[in-house]
Amino acid sequence: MIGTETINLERPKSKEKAEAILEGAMQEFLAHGYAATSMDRVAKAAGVSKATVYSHFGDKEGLFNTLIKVLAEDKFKTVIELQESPSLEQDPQLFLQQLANQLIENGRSDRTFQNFIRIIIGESGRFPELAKAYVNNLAKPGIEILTKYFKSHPELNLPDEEATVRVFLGTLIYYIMLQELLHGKDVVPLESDRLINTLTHLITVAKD
Amino acid sequence: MIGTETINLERPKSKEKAEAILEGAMQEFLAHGYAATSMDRVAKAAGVSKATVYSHFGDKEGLFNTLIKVLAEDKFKTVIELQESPSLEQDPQLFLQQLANQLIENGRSDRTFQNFIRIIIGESGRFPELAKAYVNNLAKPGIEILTKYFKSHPELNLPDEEATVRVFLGTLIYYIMLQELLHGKDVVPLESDRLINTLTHLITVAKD
DNA sequence: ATAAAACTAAACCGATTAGTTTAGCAAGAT
DNA sequence: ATCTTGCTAAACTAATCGGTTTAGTTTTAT
Repeated sequence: MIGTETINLERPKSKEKAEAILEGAMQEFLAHGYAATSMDRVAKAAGVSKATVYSHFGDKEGLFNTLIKVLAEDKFKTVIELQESPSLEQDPQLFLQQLANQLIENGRSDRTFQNFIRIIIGESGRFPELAKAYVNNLAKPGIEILTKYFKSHPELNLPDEEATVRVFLGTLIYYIMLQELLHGKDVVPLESDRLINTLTHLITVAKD
Repeated sequence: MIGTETINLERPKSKEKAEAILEGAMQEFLAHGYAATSMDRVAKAAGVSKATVYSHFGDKEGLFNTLIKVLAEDKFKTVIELQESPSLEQDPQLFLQQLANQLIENGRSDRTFQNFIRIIIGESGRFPELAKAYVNNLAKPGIEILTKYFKSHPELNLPDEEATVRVFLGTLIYYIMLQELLHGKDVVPLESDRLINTLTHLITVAKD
C-alpha cells in the first residue's frame, strides 16, 4: 500500500546518539583545536563507536561544521533574550553599566565560551563560513539590538548610533580578549569598573 | 696560544640557515596553524634538510616558540617608532584620527599580521607564554605610549586616561577583527570613517 | 692540508591519523 | 519468523607525523 511507510525524512532514528557525539566533539574540538582533535577520541568521549560518528556526520569536517553552527545558534538564544529584557527600559547610564558588567562577568567565567572564541578566530582563515556563522548569529543580532536601543534614546544625542555600538562592544570584547584569552591580567591589569565607568561616561554624558 | 680562538657564543656557524628556517616556518605555521604544520614541509619551504631544522631548534615546539617570539619582537619595533613620531605633537583630534586610520589600514592590508593574530589567539590556550609575549611586546607598549600621550593633553579632560586608551584600542581592534579576520565586511558593513569620527568625537569633545 | 663542524638526502622508527570494513548484536516493523 | 536498521568492537588501510640515524659531502678555521 502506497503511503503506509513511515516517511524517512533525514535520520530515521538515533537523535540521542547524535547529541552525545556533538557533546564529545565539543569537548575535544574546543580543548585541542580542529587539527589536533582525533576522531577516535571524539568517539570515546561521546561513548559511541567511531563508525556511528561517521554514519551521522560524514567526515571530520562535517562534524566540525555542524558543531560550530550548533554552538553559534545556542549562543544566539542568549543574545535574543536580551531583547525581551525589562532592563531595556531603564536609565541608559545604568543599563549600559549593567550590560557591560554582565558581558565581562560572562567572558571571565565561561571557559567554554572562551575556547569557542579561540577556535572561531583561530580557524577563521581555514573555515570562513564558520566565522560568518558566528557573525550572523552573535555579532550581528547583538549590534542590531543595541543600535535599536540607542536609537530609542535620542536624549543621548548620539550622531551615529551604529558606530557608537561598535565602540561599546569593541571596548568590552577587546578587554575580555586581552585580560582573559591572552592572559594579560597580570601584565596589563585594569579593573573592569574603571573601564565600564569610562566607557559609559563617554557615551552617556551630553556633549557640546 | 690562549685567547686566539674566536669565542663561540651560541651557534658557531649557520645564521643564514636559521633565518631561512624561520622564514619557512612562518610561511607554514601562519598558513596552517601549529598542529597542521609538518616539519617536513617547513624544511622544504626553508630549502633546508629536516636534520638541520632539528639541529637548530630542537623540536617543533621550540621552533614555534622561537618564531612567534621573533615575530612579536619585530612588530614591537613598529610600535616603538610611534613614540618618536613627530605627529605626537599635533592636535589630538587630528592625531587620533590619523592613528586610527593607520591602524585600520594596516590591519586591513597586512595578511601576515592577520594570520599572526589568528594564531596567537587560536593557540593562546595551549601556548599561554606566547600570548604573553604578544601582550608584552605589542599590547603593553602600545597602551603605555597612548596613555602617556593622553596624560600630556590635560585639555582633553579625561578622568581616566588608561581606561580611555582601552576604549580607543578596543574599538579599532574589534573593528578589524570583525570586518577582516571574521569576514564580517559584507554581513555587518561599516565604513571606517564613521567609526573613527565617532570614536575621536567621543574622546576629544569636551564634556559636562 | 687537515680536522672539526654544518649540512644534505634518504632511509628509518614507532605512533597516530582519517576513514572503511567486517562480523555480529539488539530491536522494531511487517 | 524474518528483514531492516542502528549500533558495537575491532581489525584494517594507506598515509603522515615527529624525530633519529646513517653515510657522505661541503664549509670553515687553523
